[in-house]
Amino acid sequence: MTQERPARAVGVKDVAAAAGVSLGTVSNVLNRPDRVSADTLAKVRAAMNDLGFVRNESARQLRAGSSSALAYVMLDATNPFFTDVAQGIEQAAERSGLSVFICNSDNRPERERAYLARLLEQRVQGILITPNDPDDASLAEVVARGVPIVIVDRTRDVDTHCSVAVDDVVGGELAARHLLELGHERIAYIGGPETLGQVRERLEGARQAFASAGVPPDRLTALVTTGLVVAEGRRAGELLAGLPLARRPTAAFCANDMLALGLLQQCVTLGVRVPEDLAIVGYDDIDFAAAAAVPLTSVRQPRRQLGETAAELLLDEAGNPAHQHRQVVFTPELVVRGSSRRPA
Amino acid sequence: MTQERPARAVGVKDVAAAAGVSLGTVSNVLNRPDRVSADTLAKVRAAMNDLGFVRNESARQLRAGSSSALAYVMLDATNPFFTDVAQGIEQAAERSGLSVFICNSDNRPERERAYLARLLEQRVQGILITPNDPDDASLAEVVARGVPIVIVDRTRDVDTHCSVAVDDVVGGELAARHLLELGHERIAYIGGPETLGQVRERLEGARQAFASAGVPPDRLTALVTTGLVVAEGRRAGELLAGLPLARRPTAAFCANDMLALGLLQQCVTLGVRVPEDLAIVGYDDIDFAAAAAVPLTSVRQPRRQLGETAAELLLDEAGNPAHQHRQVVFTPELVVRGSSRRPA
DNA sequence: TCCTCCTGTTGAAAGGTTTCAAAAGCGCCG
DNA sequence: CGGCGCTTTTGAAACCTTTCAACAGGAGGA
Repeated sequence: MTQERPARAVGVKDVAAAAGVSLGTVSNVLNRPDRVSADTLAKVRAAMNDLGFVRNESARQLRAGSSSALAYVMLDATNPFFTDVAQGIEQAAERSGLSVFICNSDNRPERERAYLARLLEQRVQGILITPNDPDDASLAEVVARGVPIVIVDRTRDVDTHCSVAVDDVVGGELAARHLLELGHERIAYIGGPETLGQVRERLEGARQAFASAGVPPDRLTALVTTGLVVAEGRRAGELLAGLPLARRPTAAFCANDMLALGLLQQCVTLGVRVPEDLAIVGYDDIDFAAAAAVPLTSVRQPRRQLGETAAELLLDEAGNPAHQHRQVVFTPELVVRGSSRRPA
Repeated sequence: MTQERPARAVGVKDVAAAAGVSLGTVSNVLNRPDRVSADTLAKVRAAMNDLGFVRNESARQLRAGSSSALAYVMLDATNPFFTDVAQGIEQAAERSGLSVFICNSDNRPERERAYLARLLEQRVQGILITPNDPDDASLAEVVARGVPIVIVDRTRDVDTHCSVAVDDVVGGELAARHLLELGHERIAYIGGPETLGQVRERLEGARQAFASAGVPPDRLTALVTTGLVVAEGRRAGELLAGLPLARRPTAAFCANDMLALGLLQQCVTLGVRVPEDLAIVGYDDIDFAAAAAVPLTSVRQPRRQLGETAAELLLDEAGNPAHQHRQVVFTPELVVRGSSRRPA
């Protein structure tokens, strides 16, 4: 029912004129419809429809100050783990009537910084982020500018912001203990770069499992990759397959499922049998892990809940003056599947 | 180096005062730095840093009219196909200095409409969308409001907007012909709901392959699912496995890889051998297809290029007054892997 | 020396909405 | 019938930036 087209940009002013009321009343219809009489409400709404009025969000925001949007800057959009986290965030935000800008830093710190700058200009209510480096100065600067931030999937013992994470040390321990209990003696840890907290902590957990099982730490070999992606997993597979059998690890623990899937794929290609020749444990338990060449044993994290909790913390910080910063840590869980069944 | 904190909201005015220049000059520093003398430039930039000035995007947009952002409303963020398309879009947008709002309609028309409304309020430069239903009236309304729109991954013979798609009929034909050539006689087509253009067209292609091979069309059974997700693939697997062997299809062509992966997974679970008992062909060739239980034969679409082209068309429409609407159609390609190798 | 041209800079106006104090309208009680 | 309290409506100010016509000042040409 939108007839008027020629006159570019219909504003509240035009609506007010058409409905025969004042600017303020139109604004009330938009923002506090309960304070407007039924008659006027109908009249104004009709005028809006006729004219094809669309509220100008920039002007609203400029005057009102607030933006009714928050943002999630994710690390890697191709990793289903993060898209699941994003879904959790969206769900929580939707409940509060906020929209979410999804940004993908694609593992590049400069893109991350560019997005943060843009989001500040945008005056978002707050920012959820899985940062490349949680110690980066640009994060502190955001907080200093008064925009709440919540770190997703990393912990830091600071009191300038909240964080939500899963205990990676426990996760690493779970995975390594599982492999040790299966009787594996030489285990490879595959992950990198070492600058990533996840990578370090999961390794640390694995080391602890070795220690408490009384296995010499040098039985755990760390294989450093340049990223947590499928291609790097394949590369690791090539490398492992090339080792003489006597020195080749009998099991691999990968820092995430993307790596594990790549490794698995390469093993299948090169004729390395899984789990007979090489047991594999991944991390994240993404949906594709269960559908893999050999269903993947993995460490499951509560992905959606991670996102939901993060969003709730942010909303609390934005709305509740008595807000206290919290570091929420979830506990991961081992899901055993075919890729690490006991060799017959 | 941001010392000033107490005084909420530093504006151009404050910067101008601190630098001892006028408002207009500060604005020039921001928008046309080449017209400002080096001295002044340095002075103003220093003041900005000192004061921790962040340009207010709402005000900029309000005055300037344009928004320097476009949006992609995607159908399903958990499907890697769409995240790859999104990456292509981001790449093209980045080249033009625009940012992209990624929105996920999650297959729900009402969410799609809500996002469209919000994006109109946001005055984005244009909208890229993979719609639930390309004929939905809300799309036409967006166009009527003067916001350019590009349909991604669907075609329509209309001249109100551009579209970018891959020829689904050809894709379906490729897949079915491949299976027929392998000697399969009874083939199941798995996909749904039928309201999706992709689902219908890929089936249509399969039918054409049957026709040109002279195989009776009733050898092709369509199995309708409620969505293109992994869980539905599993359900289909259960169903197929339950059929008496004499009536069970020897091959399945799935409308996308998510379905195919679910189907494959269920087959493995239920002891149906792939490809011996059931050959499987998927669609999209997502990265995980190659890493599946049995590497998946799939129809590959140029995902990133799809996104890039779509973004370019949109930018052309937004910037070029001589713009002509175009319907770009790419041709898909069959990638043969283990899930459909000839039974020995 | 005067005038023109060019580069840099200025300041007021504009953009569409929300806010808020104040006015108007209305029913009801005394 | 006057006055009070309540609901509803009003209109001007404010939000922060960009734009643009006009202006200042200096270099160069006549």
